Amino acid sequence: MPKGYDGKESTVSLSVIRRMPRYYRFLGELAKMGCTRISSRELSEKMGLTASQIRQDLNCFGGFGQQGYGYNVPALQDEIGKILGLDQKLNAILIGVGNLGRAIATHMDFEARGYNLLALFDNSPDVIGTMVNQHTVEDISILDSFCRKHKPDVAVLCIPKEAAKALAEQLIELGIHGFWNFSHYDLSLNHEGIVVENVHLGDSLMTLTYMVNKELNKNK
Amino acid sequence: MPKGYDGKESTVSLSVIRRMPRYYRFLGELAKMGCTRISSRELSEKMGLTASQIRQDLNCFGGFGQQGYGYNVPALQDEIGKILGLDQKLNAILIGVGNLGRAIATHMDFEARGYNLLALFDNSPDVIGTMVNQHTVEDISILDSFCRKHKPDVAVLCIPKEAAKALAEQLIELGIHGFWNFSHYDLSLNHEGIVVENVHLGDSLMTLTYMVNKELNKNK
DNA sequence: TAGATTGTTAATCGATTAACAATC
DNA sequence: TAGATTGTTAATCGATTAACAATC
Repeated sequence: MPKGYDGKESTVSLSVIRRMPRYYRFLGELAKMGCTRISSRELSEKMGLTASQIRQDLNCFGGFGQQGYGYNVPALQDEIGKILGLDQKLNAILIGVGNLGRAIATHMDFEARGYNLLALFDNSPDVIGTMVNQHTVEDISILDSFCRKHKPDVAVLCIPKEAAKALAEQLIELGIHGFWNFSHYDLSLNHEGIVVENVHLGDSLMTLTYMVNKELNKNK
Repeated sequence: MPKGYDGKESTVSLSVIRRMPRYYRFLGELAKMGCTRISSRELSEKMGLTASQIRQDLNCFGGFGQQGYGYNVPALQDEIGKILGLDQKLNAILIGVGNLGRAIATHMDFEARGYNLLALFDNSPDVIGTMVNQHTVEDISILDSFCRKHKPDVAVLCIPKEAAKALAEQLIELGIHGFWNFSHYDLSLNHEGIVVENVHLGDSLMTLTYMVNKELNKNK
């Protein structure tokens, strides 16, 4: 029996968790190409990590392989999907339908990642009422009543950083317990059981700035 | 003298590098609020990490503080900006002006992060010639001549994953040595001196899926 | 069975934290 | 000077890698 699979006392490290979606992705690609079987060594070569790490990572959740054979590709992908909870379908709302919010609402396959995207909200009359990817953009003023009625689990925040903290507090009151935060602000709420994934695209770009400049300085 | 400041033999770990933009951001906020002086302990409380780590991180690049005093906020921010190379202004192009590309071209302050955004490219007649944030979208067919003329350093890839690998190879031939990659594909090019920052928003969202589901399972 | 490859324990490596002497 | 806080070394912790017995 996989130890800690029930998700109760299990404490799988964040480093491991963050690799799971990548495994899922690679296994999906392999499955699509008709690959049904893979060893940790083969997968490690494709993904640029060690076979040891793959086996360690997977064994945090259970023994999905078979000695002498390797791993069944579609079965393993499916297991990882279940571990991540892609089958449960959390309810999500997105707030802030500017360029980024629109891009995410349009681009991102929420379904495939364990969500039903229920609604989009904005506060600008220019945007409210317009259609974005099957959804009519709602007025932020109905947020309270909407949340009480539909009980979303997760909010995607595509709003300016000034508005982020107050809105997050409001949303927590309304029962939201997960944030995918694109506002240029570190949400780190001191509320028990609230989960935040901060996406800082600016920080990512600045990391690249450093790395490229370092390369350039090397050759001069 | 800061050791390894010349960027030659210095090998500052990626974990440290990735924290630098966040320091830069927090220091900027503090400076904006008129704060001129801060100790590692105060900063650690604001940022949610240890004072030790802050001092260790900064001392990878030099001794920017003063015993008994702490750090000068604007001066330190400035130093970190220089470390990251925000003052050098790399030339960048963006390829793929779909929703995401448009959001990034419009949203992201490239100037503030060490870039001149030179041009946007797309292959769709619907988009070519339209204006996006001061730039006319160019036809991808002129990419070669454009690159030979303007010698961009970095390409922002907002294209479907199918196109990513081939385009990246082409861009390397054209002298690009850094990629900010949003295509749903792990660019890991075996070329010497090519730097890639992969942004996988889907992976980020799936990590949140796991974390929220884990919280939900806890309380049942 | 023999060969292959896992699951798992042990060893190594790196990153974080603690401690404290140096010094402003 | 005394107090505060850095820079830096040492200790701890966690994550990755290596090794190998279990087993398909």
